[in-house]
Amino acid sequence: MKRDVFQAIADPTRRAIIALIALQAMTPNAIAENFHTTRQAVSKHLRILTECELVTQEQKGREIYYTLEIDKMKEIDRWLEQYRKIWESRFEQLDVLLAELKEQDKQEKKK
Amino acid sequence: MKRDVFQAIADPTRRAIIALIALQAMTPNAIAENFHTTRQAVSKHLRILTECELVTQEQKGREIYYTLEIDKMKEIDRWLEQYRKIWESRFEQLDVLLAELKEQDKQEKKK
DNA sequence: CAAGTATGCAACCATTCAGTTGCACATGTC
DNA sequence: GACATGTGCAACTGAATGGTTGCATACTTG
Repeated sequence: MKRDVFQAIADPTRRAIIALIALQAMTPNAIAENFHTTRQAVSKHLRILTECELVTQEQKGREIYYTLEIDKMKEIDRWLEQYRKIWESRFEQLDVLLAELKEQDKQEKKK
Repeated sequence: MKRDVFQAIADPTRRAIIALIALQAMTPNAIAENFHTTRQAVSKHLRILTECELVTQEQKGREIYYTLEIDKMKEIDRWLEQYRKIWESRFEQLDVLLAELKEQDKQEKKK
C-alpha cells in the first residue's frame, strides 16, 4: 500500500506526467490528452503520485490542478548522492587505474 | 521484457543490493546473507540488474563476482537534471524573495 | 432544477512481479 | 571419479500493477 518515490517513477507514463506538470499545473483531462490512454488511467497514476506526495492538488471550480512537488524529487537526488561521490572520485583517479589493470590482466591471460 | 533503470531501482531489495556491491564486488551467496530471503531470489534480482546493465559479472573459479556499473547510475542523474534546474531556479527565486522580505522588515521596524 | 462537464472510485481483467522449491550444470576438493 | 560447493534456470504461486468500463459526485451554466 505504502508507495515510495522510486516505485512512482518506475512507470514511464508517470514519468511523462511528471515531465508535463513540471512546467505548469494541469488538470487530469488536459494531461490525458497527451497520452493514448483513458482519462481514468491517468487519474489512477495521479492518485499514486499524490499518495507518495510527488504531486499536490488544487481545486479551482470544478477543475483540479495538479502540481509537481519538486521538493520530493530531491529525495531521489539525495539517494543518488552517495553514488555520485563514487563516480566523481573514479573519474578523478580510479578510472584510469582500473583501465590499466584490466589491460595488464588481458596481457597476463594471453600468456 | 526490456527493463529500464527506473524499474530496476523501484524494488527496495534491489536498491539494497546496489548499495552493497557499490563498495566492493560480491558473490550472490555473500549478497544473499545480508537479506532475509533465499539465494535464488537474490539471483533473480541480479539477473534483472544485469539485464539493464546496472551490474556486470566476473567469474573467478566457481564464484561469480557482481560489480556495480556506476556509469549506468548517471542515467538517473541525467534524468534528474531537468528537475534539478527547476528546484535550483526556485531556490534562487526564494532567495530573492526572502531578501526582499527582510528588507521590508527592516523598513517596518524603522517606522 | 435540468443538462453538461470534470473528476474520483469500485469492479473487473490480463499481465507482471517477487518469492519459493526443485533441478541442472559447472568448478573445486578429497 | 565421488562428493561438496556455487550458481543459474524453469515451474509454480500469491500479490501487485496498469488498464478498461461503468457509475457516483460535485461544480457550472442555461
